[in-house]
Amino acid sequence: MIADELGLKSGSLYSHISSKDEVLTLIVKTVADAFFEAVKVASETPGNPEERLRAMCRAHLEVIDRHGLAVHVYYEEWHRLNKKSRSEIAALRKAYGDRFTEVVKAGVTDGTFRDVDVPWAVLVILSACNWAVEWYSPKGSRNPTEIADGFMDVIVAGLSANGGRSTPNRTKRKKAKTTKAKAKAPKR
Amino acid sequence: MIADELGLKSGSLYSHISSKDEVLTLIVKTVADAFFEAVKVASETPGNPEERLRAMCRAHLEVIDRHGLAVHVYYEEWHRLNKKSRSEIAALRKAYGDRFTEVVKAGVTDGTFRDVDVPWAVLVILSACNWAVEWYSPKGSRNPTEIADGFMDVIVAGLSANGGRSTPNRTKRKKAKTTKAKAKAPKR
DNA sequence: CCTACCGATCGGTAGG
DNA sequence: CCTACCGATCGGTAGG
Repeated sequence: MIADELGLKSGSLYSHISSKDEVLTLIVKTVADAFFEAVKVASETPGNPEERLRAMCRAHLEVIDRHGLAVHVYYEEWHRLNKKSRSEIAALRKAYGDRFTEVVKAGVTDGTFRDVDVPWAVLVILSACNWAVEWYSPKGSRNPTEIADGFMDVIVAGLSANGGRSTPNRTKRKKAKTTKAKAKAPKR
Repeated sequence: MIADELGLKSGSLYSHISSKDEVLTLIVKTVADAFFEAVKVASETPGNPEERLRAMCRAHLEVIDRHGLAVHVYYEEWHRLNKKSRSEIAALRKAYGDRFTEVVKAGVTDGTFRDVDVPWAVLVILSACNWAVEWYSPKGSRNPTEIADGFMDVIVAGLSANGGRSTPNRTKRKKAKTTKAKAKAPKR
């Protein structure tokens, strides 16, 4: 397919690349870098934690918007890379999540956010951002900014009519938590 | 691989199946049905909308827990089915989302939830549930109930320390929304 | 359920 | 960058 698109015979590709694997690795690393850099920049913009989270979410969606098919390759194929490349990607993904964790923590510290469970909050935000790859299209009716705000409006304010503090069944449920309760947060 | 696992020669598989595609279709449809049925049952359990949402989220995670590899096949391959099968799956996915929409709407109506933007709220919940397939393991430290509650604790209460009502930058941002503002909600 | 085989495609190479 | 080729694998079939 690539050769066709370039107007070459398939064998001729190998005067430009050394293996198919090399190309896959390049695509995945490029996208992983793009995600990390975009979110890093966004996390350093001025503003309160909520505004910074919105900017990070928007940055994530802009990468999806701009990198098109390569983003799908990233999500579907990264776990098929060789061990060394895979651990490089894993490190980037961790650093990526850490940026979100820092900002949520900053919000809890400065009182913008309530005393939320930070790992779960980060996971919910990242899930919304990551899942977008499954349905987002540049031709869709909403741009990255609108989507980021749609997500964050829900996540910041929550569903509850009373701010989520003192829901009747809340304490009851908490007591039922015994097994595996002190669980560590998942990476993504 | 399948033949090896069964102790057969690969050609012998074709006395049991008619094509590879048939098997793929069967796997995808089985999982799609499992998701729909599990969430349907959960959505019909007694309780207030918040409790029902928790039950639906838990049901989703239990399907991921029990169907293992088949769930990954479902997520990665469903869009490669033929047109007819694909539209069957699309219908199930829509019905699946509609269940969540109904329950969130019920919560807004009965006053449990604030006047949240329902499509965005549903998308955030479904994103968390769906993305779980990327990191969940039955060997992990948290079971489906704990995960569902982890998600829902965040989404119900939100991040904001003041319930998300009257954040200073909120009205400012709303005014900036002009292009594509009356967008329809994405399916997933 | 096996043996034996099919055409197609895959990633890749030699030699020009 | 092409021609011409490699061995391996794929989904699948005939005939027993």
